[in-house]
Amino acid sequence: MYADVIVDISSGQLDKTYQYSIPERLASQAVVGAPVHIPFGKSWRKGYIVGLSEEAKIEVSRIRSIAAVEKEGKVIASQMIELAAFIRENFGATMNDALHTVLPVKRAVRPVEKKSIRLIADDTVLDDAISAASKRGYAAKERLLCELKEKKVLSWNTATKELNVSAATVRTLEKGKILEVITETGYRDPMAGLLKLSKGELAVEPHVLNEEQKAIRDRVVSDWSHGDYKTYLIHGVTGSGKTEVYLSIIEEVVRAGRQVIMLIPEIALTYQTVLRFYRRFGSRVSILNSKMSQGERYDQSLRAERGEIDIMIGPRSALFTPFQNLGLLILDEEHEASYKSEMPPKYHAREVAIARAGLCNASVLLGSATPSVIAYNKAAEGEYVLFELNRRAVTGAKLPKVSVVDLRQELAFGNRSIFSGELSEKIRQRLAAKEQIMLFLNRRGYAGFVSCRSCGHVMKCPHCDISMTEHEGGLLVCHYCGERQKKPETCPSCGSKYIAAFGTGTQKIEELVRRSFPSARVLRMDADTTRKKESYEEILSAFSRKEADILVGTQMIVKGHDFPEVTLVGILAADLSLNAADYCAAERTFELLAQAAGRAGRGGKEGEVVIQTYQPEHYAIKTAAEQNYKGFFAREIVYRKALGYPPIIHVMALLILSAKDSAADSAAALLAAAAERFFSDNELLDVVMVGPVPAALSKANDLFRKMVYFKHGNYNVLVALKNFLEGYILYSEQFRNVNVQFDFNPMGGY
DNA sequence: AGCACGCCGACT
DNA sequence: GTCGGCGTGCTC
Repeated sequence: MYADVIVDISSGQLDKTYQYSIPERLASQAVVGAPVHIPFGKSWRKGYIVGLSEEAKIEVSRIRSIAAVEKEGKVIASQMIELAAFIRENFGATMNDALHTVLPVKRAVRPVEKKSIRLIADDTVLDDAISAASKRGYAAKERLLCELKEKKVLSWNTATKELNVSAATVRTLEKGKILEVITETGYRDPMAGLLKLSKGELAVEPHVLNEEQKAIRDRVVSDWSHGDYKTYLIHGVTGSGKTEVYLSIIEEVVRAGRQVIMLIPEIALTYQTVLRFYRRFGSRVSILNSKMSQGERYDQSLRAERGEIDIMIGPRSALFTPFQNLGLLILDEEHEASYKSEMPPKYHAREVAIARAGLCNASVLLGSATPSVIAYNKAAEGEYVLFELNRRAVTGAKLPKVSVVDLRQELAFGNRSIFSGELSEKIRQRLAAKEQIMLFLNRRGYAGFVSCRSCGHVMKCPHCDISMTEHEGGLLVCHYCGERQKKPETCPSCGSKYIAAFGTGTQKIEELVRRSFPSARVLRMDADTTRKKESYEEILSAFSRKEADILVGTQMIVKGHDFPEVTLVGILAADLSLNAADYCAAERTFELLAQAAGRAGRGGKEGEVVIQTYQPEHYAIKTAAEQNYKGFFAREIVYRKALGYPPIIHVMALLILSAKDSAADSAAALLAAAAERFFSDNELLDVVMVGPVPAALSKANDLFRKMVYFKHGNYNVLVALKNFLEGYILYSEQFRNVNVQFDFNPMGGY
């Protein structure tokens, strides 16, 4: 018997299987998915068994044998290996990278130990010991014994920290058979931190579905229980109660003994969301997120594998939770860009979720108030089942009233401030009425770029071809690589002292709000104020407890949060995202505006939204103001069709990275030429190639970036081209110091 | 000649 | 990823 092994080295040249013989003693452990220890060349390596075969593919004498099956490593379920192969094929990566993506955690971590001390001696022995200790002046011993007499059991921490007793003292008493030390291994519990905030909030809320919601649940559950596993898209206006629908469907799936993965954008994984699930499903729910330690993550996947939990909530990576009997996958806020991986393999969680569902007979539920154009188009074409939720779930809650302010006119009237007359007036009204306000600006930092008014020099990051953003205290920050420097007093190029920042960021808005509305209590939420593990929670819960009147923030404040007291949402500059140079700009703008607007009036009180823009006539802004998704989709799909963009035409982007500009250029040119040859050899004359061109961000982290784009209506043609180019890169010598990454249907610009 | 260094290729 | 082989070029 031979094992096909992928060596754990992420290099294109090693992206193939190697055959190893399986020694008799390892026959039972050497299963598909097992991590193995193997001799490779002159060194020892880790690898994964991805297949087994009877016959040798090379000379038998050259085959070496597996030294050991790694005890600590986890066997990757063979389904997960299939999923890795799917990712490798459809999104472009080495098999090793794909395996690392589906792997639950990299390595086993020592389980947490909870030590406690228990009294075992009876009262007479104990009293003797206490008086003996007291007589000899053993203060620590006496403290511990007295405490034990009262409590019988103490946690290790109270004993050693609070009572200040050393481990040596405890050990003597243990030897004297007065007490025993108990060691329990437990799990790290990521819910504990969140839930201790929630005293008294665990009351079960009534969950009644309205007619629209019930119809969806009944259809999905009925299909599901008949073994008809499909993909569904729920398009529900903001506040229409999609989560309640998910919960009711999850209940049925869990009742049938199967498990559920619920994906959410990282940003929406809040205490509120978790609490809602916890109320319904108790400790059978767990969460994963990027701020958890490796140990916490390992424990959660272990619990999932052992069937100790039914529901896993988390961002993209939770997709790979090793449930044994997965029955349902949910992608909430399906349109979110965070479902697309930014690192190779640049996979989309929607497609991988559907692939995983196919492997284990599960249904997929996609939900959004503003579905991605790709998903909505698939639903319109019948590939997904489409549901619509048109009403807000809270009785009396209506969609907000939206007004669009033309900033060009404000300027004409001499208002040069960031707040239009209408917005200032409404802020004042809401403050007077003691209601809450959210102000949204899609740019963090204090100001925008910094440039010299005399020579035009722009302060750029030394590692990236991007202008630096001014932050508080005259600090310049590169939002790409995080480089920081002090803002210069004079222009480094011409020496002029007229160097200043243009534009406005959230930090400056916060300052301006405080100045214009001195009575208001203001909170700010952006990447700069949410660095710490718990800071999202702190800001959001402070706001929901009404400890502030105004929340200023970047896009992270508009995503999925539910603040019933917010009655005014101000979008300060709707154009910022509209002018990005990629085909998703209008879609992203619509999304942001519609989602931001959706934050207003979620409780009983009516909400209002003010959108400030320089392009009030743009269809993305107009339809967002009307909360008219279908109107937007109808316009956008025409544009995509006319210009040949997804979902009508598929795009494969090649990102070529190198420390040397010339090496990147020549590699890009070679790839373009190779692709042309591939087209003519295969009579594929309808593939459109754009480039090579320098990327919009032409240098980042000291690497030069070039792009080549390919467009075709058939995804598989692009996959075939990818496979060809992967082979070409491998065999051509010009790619030694060049990194080539594939990205199918990219969601943003480069 | 002897050695340091860098590039290349092989690894089952 | 890592090691050894081999060619280049510098030094004694």
